[in-house]
Amino acid sequence: MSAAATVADLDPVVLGDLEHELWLLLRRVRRNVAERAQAVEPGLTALGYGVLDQLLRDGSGRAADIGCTVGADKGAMSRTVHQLVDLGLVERTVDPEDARALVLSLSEHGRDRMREVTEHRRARFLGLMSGWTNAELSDLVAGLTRYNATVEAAVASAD
Amino acid sequence: MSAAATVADLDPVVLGDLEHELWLLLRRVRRNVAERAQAVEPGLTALGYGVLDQLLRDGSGRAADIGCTVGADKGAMSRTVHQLVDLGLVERTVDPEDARALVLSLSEHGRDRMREVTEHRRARFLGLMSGWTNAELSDLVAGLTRYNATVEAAVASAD
DNA sequence: GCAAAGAAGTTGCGTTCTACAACCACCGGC
DNA sequence: GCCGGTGGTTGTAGAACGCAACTTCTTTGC
Repeated sequence: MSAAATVADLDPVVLGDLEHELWLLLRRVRRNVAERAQAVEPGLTALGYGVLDQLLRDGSGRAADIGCTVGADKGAMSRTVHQLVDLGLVERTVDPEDARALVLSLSEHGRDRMREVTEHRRARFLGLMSGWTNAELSDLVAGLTRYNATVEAAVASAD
Repeated sequence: MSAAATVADLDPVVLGDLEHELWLLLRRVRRNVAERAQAVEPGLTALGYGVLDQLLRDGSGRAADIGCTVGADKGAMSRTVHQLVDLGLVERTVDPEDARALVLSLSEHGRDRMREVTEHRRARFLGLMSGWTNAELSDLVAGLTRYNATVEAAVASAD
C-alpha cells in the first residue's frame, strides 16, 4: 500500500551521511568563497560575493528580497550594499514605486569583474572535475537545487 | 577524439548553478548546524558538533587527524576538545605510541546525546522530504560524497 | 647518545562576521 | 491625519576563526 519507495522507510545511515557531507562541504567551501570574493575585489565580503552572484542571475532586485533569499540579516545587508557601492560594483537606485526600498543592479565594472572571476574559476574547475561527465554533474546540480527548494518551501510554510 | 562526454565541454551555466546552489546551501545549513549543536548541549560550537559526528563514525581518532579532515585550525581544535571534555561528551586519552598526541572517543553520555538528537532530526527530516524517493536521496548523497572527495583529492595533491 | 628539525597541543591576540536592538523614513488602511 | 508594518541605517556585543609564539615530545642524522 506504500506509494512506491518514498523516504518513509529511509535508511538512517543515508540521512546521517547527507548531514555529514553537507557539514564537511560547509567547512571546505567557506575558505573557497572567501578567496573568490577577494579575487573579485580585495576586501569584498563573502556575503558581498553572494549578492553579486544573485544580481548576475536576476539582473536587478530589491535589497530586502536579496537579503531574504540569501538568508542575511538586515544590518549585514545594509553594510554589504554600502561596501559594494563604494567599490563601484553595484548601482543603487530608489524604487520609484516605494521610496523606502532600494533597487540594486550590477554596474558595468561589477559585471566585468564577475565575468573575469567566473572565467578563471571555470578553467580551474575543468581540471578539477576531469573525472566527471556532464550528466553526472548536471544530476548533482539538479539534486542540490531541488534540495534547496524543498528546504526553503518547508521554512516558508513554517512562518 | 574526445573521451565521450566529459566536463571538458561543460556548459558554463551548470558551473555557475553549482556554485550558486552550494553557496545558498551553506548559508542555510549554517544556522541548522548551530541549532543541532545547541540541541546536543547548550553552548556547543558548530565545530564541536562536527567533531562529535566524526567520532560517532570512526569510533575514535587522534585530534590532529580529526582537525585535518574537518579543516579546522590547531587552536580551534584545542579549544573545542576542551569544551567537549568539560561537557562530558568525549574522553581524552594520551596516545600510548606518541605522548604528544591525544586520542579522542565518545563518552557514554556523548553517544546518548548524539543518538537522541539524530533520532529527533530524523523525524523532522522524514516530514520534510516526503516528496522524495529513497533512490533520489541516495543519488544526491552519493554525488555530494564524490564531490567532496574530488575537491579533497585536488587539495591534497596541491600540497 | 646528542643535537637539530619537526609535529602535537596550548595560549593569546586581532580580525571578521553575525545577531540583536534601537532608531528614522516611508507605505498602507481606517 | 493617525497607526501598524516594512525597508533601511547605525551601534554594540558576542562568537568563531586564523595566525603566531611557545612548550613538550618524537624522529632524523651524525
